[in-house]
Amino acid sequence: MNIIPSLSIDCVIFGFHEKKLKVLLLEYDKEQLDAPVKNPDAFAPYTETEPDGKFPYEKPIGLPGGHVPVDRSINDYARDILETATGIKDIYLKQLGAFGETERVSFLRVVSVVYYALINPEHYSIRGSSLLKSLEWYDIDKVPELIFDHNAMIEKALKRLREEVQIRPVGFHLLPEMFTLTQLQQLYETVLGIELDTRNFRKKIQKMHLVVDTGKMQTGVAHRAARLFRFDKKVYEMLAEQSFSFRV
Amino acid sequence: MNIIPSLSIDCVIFGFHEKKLKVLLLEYDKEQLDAPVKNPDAFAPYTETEPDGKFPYEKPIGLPGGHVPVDRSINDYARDILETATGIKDIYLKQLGAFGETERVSFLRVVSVVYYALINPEHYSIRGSSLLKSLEWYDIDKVPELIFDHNAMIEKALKRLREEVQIRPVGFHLLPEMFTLTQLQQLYETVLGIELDTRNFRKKIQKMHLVVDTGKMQTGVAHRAARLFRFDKKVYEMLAEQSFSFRV
DNA sequence: TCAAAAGTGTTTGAAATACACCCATGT
DNA sequence: ACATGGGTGTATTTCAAACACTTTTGA
Repeated sequence: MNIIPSLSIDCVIFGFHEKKLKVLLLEYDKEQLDAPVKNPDAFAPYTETEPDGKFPYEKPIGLPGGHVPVDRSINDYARDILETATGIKDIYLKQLGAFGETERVSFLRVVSVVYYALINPEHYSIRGSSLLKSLEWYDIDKVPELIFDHNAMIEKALKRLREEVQIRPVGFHLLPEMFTLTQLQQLYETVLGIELDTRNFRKKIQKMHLVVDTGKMQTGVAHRAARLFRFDKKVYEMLAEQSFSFRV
Repeated sequence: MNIIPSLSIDCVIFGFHEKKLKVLLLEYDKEQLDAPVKNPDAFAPYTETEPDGKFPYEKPIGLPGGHVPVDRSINDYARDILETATGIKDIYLKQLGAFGETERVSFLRVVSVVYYALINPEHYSIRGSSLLKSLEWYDIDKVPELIFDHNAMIEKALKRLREEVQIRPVGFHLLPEMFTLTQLQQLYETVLGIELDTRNFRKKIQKMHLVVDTGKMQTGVAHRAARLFRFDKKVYEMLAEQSFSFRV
């Protein structure tokens, strides 16, 4: 199976844990660089090398990504990468855009189509498939210098997430199945970088009919247990399509 | 100069004229299909052919586009296409996203990065550079069947424009230098497909300080002449960066 | 009993909506 | 003089913002 040499996919995978927005990064190593040659059907991280065969980074950390096989659509392949990196399916995934500066990869002309994904912290401890051992969550504001233009990709994805979260109720994808209203509020506070008034926030959320009380309560916390909510899939799907104002 | 065979650019160019949203389309013809071979530095419309060298459409109408030269960034090349198609510079241009279904072009695997542009109807009658004779404005709701997945591209661009227009004050790019408030209102009514109350619309617009009275008046109209406004570049630039709510 | 977070209502000001008539211009 | 769109204000309702104390739980 062949890949398209001038086209790659990268995925910005967001998570939310302990009031922090996180991004999943991969430390590439020399063995992995040969992977697509040995196992062309497998997930293929960046494989371009300098003419002398060396990878031009000391400690190459970057977004999970790979070159697009000729027989995979870019959307499908982005999902493949995501599944390989996280080991889970049914992830919220959206295209961010194409990055195509001529020198973005120093030794090869390659355009990268970037996706961003929102994942649920129930899967926080996943470590990806066996192919990818060195996956790690990084605080969004502690991302190190990455390969190529991956820092710019994350910045743009974050900017988009901030916009998206105000237009569509996508924030829920970053929360577990059942969550407290405080968690939801903290999510918005973190993503938007603002503080919200608890009472006003709750009023607004309740009025949207987007969350329903599960009847269950938090357990094992050293303070009053909070109600657990889940979001209403039907209302969500209605609201998710038609862009709507989600000003919190 | 070489092109990247698996990567093309297409531009959805929007215009606004007589209360109608328009899109600029190109009828490709057999001679143009050879153009990049004869003149590789020139604007290169679609050049893929079936194995027998024929183009698989009877009357191939589509978006202006071309294959990316290896030494041009995708953003720069989108701008090249736009300038070739319209003959004007300084156009509002934004990336929409990449289209990458495996079969989107039946005879070749090619991923297209799509841009959308908003142009000012003062340039409405431009007919592009001499290379492109058969450019034509189409009503957005009278677009014929186009080559490849270009209809889907236009649909997606329109959806994005509708969102954009509510978040950023981009609508102004579709108006001439000086415009009446009625024109501005009609623009929003057309793009969003809704009716707006004149008095409320004017109140809201004025309060944004985005338009300033030029002191000039309409002439030659068979009714009371309207004031002409232009939009305030400084305020515009402030508002354009930070996404803001532009609910009209 | 203390610490830590959950949970809850009311008041005030701002913005959104609904709505109808006179004005200026060209034909 | 008439047809066509330009231009304006007020009253009502809805939404956003500000703000403080009591409750529950585990340690």
